[in-house]
Amino acid sequence: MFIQIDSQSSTPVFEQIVREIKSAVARGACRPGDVIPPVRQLAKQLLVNPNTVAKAYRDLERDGVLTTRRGAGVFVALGARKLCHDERRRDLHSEMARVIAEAQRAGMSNDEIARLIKQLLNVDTNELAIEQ
Amino acid sequence: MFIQIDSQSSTPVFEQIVREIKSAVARGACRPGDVIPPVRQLAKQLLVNPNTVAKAYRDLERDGVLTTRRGAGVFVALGARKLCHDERRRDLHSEMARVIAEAQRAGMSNDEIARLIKQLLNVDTNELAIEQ
Amino acid sequence: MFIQIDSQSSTPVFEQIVREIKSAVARGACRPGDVIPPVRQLAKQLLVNPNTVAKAYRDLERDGVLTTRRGAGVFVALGARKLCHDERRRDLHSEMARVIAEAQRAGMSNDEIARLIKQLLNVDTNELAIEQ
Amino acid sequence: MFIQIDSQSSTPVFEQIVREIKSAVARGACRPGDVIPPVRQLAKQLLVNPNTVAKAYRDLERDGVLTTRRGAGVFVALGARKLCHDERRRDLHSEMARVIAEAQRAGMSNDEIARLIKQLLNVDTNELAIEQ
DNA sequence: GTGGTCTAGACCACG
DNA sequence: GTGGTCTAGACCACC
Repeated sequence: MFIQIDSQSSTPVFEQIVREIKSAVARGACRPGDVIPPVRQLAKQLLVNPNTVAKAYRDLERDGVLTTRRGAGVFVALGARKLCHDERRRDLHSEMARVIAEAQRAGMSNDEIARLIKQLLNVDTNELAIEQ
Repeated sequence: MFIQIDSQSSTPVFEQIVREIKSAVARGACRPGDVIPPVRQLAKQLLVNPNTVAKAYRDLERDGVLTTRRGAGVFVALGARKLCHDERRRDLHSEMARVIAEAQRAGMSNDEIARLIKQLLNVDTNELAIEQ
Repeated sequence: MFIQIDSQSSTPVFEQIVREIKSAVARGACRPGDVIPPVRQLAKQLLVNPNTVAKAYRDLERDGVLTTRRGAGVFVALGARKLCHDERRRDLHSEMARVIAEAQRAGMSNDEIARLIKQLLNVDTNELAIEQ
Repeated sequence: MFIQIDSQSSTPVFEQIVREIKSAVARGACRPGDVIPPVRQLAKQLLVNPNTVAKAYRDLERDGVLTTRRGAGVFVALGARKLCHDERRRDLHSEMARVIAEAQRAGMSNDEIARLIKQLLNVDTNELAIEQ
């Protein structure tokens, strides 16, 4: 379970944890039925207050991503995979729409936007290639 | 000077004011040397406490967008246009890069991303066409 | 953290706090990573409204001297030492240049200025010697 | 009567006017008995509110630098030359002492300070030479 | 009239 | 507990 937290970011730590776990489930790094690290252990690992991790787990349970079995631990819920996958698609879609609308409002033509995106796609691909 | 504030939004009111004014300067609605509405007047107009507007103006002054002439009022600074314009470009660029990186991390291929973007561009164009 | 505030001074209290903290960082009394007293505590200590201290901290954060970790407190930023040190040198330099330019404009020869400075250096040294 | 005003400066405009006139009297550019430009004329020349100039003249009259003869205008007072000259010397002296004390408090040795001053004296001399 | 500073006190999110 | 935001209202300097 590799989770990256940026304590400087303006998005709350508990929200970062929620996102990271949802992302891990969405891409199959955590499968339904898998055990999730206990609150205290993850808190220690991330150098974060246990209450923060607990709040993240609570939110994830409310969203149906995790289930707690008393005495046994916290597990990835059964329908979680599809849930997270769909949610991420939805989020991506709306975020892209928002950014594009912003660019258009700022006066960029569709051609400019397309060109910029193409450029970014290549850059990112190269960076990924280097990382491999 | 038309400024829209959403008091329900989670982003602070004073930040919304900052953004709106930067946006107005970036698109040329306010030109360097122009007077900005006095703190109390804008506060009354937005149904907001004067201190909140003052905080926004203070931030804008620190960013070099506004300059205050004591007793006379607040004015758009000389280099403000370029400043705001560049900042907006930079923000747009980094936001796009972030969204694209997220999409790639989620397993979307470059082709899928490009197709989605093309689709969104058309949608937005049509919406704009309808609005006209 | 010893901070002296002169509530009679014409320079605003929050600016005095900013200066004092920058000075403490510059001379190494506060090191990067150190905790800064909480807003309310320092406010109580200085007999000042918490908002005033908060304003000072806000400015210091914008200047890169402090960083806030939500819910945890305020800390001296990593690059703060060099930042404050350099700024102080720069300020001193420009102030000296200004005073000397004024003296020359007032018709003092370089020799006169040099003699006066030498005299002042000795006076200050003696005063320091007495204090020890 | 050449007066330079910096409307951006943090020192009030009326104070800048006071200083400039005292400086002119101190260096003999205005001699006792000379007429000073009327409030409205100077205000127009400096692109400043007449009230601001009026306040400056009031302060200068209070300090014994100017005298108003009703219907005739404003004049440099008789003892003004010595007054301004002495005051400037006093100000220069105390400012130098303050700057030097600051430098010492910042940890600069007397040698360092002396070297820096020597350097600044040369720079300023050269700059003046270029301007001539 | 203008903005700047400060106080007092409230509410909220975060850890 | 921490800081962040906002309100209400006061006082001041400057123009």
